[in-house]
Amino acid sequence: MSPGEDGLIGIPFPEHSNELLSHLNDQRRTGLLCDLTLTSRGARYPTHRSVMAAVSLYFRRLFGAEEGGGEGGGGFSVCQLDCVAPDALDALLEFAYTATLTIPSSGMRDVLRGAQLLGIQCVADACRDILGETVEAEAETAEEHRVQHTATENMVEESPERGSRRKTDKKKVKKIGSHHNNTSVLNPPLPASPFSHHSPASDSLRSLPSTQPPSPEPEVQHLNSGQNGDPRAITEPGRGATLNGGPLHWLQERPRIAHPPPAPRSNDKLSEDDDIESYGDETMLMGSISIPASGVDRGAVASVVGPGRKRKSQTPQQCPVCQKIIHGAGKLPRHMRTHTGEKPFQCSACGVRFTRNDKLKIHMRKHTGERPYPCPHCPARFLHSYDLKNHLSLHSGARPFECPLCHKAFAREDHLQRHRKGHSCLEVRTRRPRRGPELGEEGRGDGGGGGREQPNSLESLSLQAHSSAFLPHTVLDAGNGSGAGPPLMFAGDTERERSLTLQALAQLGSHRLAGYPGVFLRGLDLRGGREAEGEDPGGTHALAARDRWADEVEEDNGDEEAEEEE
DNA sequence: CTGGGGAAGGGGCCC
DNA sequence: TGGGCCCCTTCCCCA
Repeated sequence: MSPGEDGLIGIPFPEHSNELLSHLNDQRRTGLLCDLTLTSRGARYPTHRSVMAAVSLYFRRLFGAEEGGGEGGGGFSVCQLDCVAPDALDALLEFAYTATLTIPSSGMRDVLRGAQLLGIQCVADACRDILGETVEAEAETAEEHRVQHTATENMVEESPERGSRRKTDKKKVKKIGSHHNNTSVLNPPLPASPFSHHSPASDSLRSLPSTQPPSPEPEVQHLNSGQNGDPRAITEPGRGATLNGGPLHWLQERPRIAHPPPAPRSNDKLSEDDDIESYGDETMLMGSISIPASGVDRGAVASVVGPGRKRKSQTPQQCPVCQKIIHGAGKLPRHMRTHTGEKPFQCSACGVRFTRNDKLKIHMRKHTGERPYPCPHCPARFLHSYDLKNHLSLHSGARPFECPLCHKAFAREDHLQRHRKGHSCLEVRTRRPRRGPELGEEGRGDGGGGGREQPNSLESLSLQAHSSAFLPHTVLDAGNGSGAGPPLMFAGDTERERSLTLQALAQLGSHRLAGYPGVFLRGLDLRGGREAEGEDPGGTHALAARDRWADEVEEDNGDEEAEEEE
């Protein structure tokens, strides 16, 4: 009974999104559940606020502002959009509900203007791309040289999408439902509210587009400046979508729910191209929102997510979602599946799906009975090499991972970490001193007869080290005052002082205890525990674990200091 | 709380 | 250059 068999199984329904849209479109056509009516020069278009908010940054922000204003966002609204030509508005609505933009070429500019006004960036891009073949060509010939020499910095900000969009969006025109370069979507100003109904939000946004027809160019200019002004803002997943622009909102919600594999696949290979294609929309979206501020990161992202751009096999590559640096050629698609939840590799025997082919391969061993890792000391066989490794530690009795605090040893590092994260370690610490200064562990006999009078014995030093890790400097300095060198915790080394100090220890939370890396490490150096005795097959491991721990302590300390500075 | 099994995810190496 | 394979770490779950 493996978790994979009884755990959650993601069953994709590739047609769901299409069906959902189709039903919504039916509702729109029949007026069912429509809570928003768009008007343009007398024409009326019933629609749904949620759909418009999903597809249009303009409405998303507008409704977000309304709800933020306390109105709750409910009720029926009429939105006057005289600045958008009826045909263009109709086309945009059709797009919103069908993911397909159907427009005559003569109406392209109207649609472009409407898309820009409403913040439907993918449509705007597609229209601009089509129109731009002629328009931009003229502009580019005039400014080509100047751009090359003077706009380097700006191009760095924009080029990941812009530079490659030319050739790739030709393909994407058919996939217009996909998201896009949102270079001009980022941090746009909330459009003037065209709402005819009265609301607190609309009060502050009263100027109607119909009375102030927007000029797409100034709008874009403004938006671009917004992006350049603070590109980092959009890289922080925790920020509010309203603040950072809509695509982030989509990004955060779509991967888990709306990206089934293009077609049901079973045990098929997932090539890099498959990955890129299958992530197509998201990849573009991810790329569009995740332009890091640093030049290095920009380069990494540009190599990864430029829409349609053949990804340069640069390693490391930065994940546009979590910003994590992924090392290794071809590893980014693999990593991306951790965000999308896509599991293209399905077990033909039990149907369990996996994100990776190699995991499926290992899984198949359960069905074939193959256990390629036999224990040389017993009949046990294992599925994984690391299982055998763990198992061998049982035979050898080796417990190379020792808690530096309580000296409890573990065969596995993760068990040590679990031990550290729990409270058991602290409890052991608090109990130990009660056993008296000799503190000789079972069978140690190191204390002999003179443990009590020999504060420099191994155990005594160990206790000092143990305790010194968790004591505030004031307590430590009470011993020697200077704080230089290994701290002498207990100036008089009396039983009472130990007890009091360790009682204080017990009252410190673990996060507080981590704030004294210096003395902690010095304490470790004094440690004379099991590591110094007998076999230590994992001595290097223990040291490595200690180093890692030290790093963590330092990090914790940094956090602590940061908090205190606040 | 600990020991053990298993899965997920990342990185290295090789082809 | 990318995929396959392997190893490793970390986490979760169960007994």
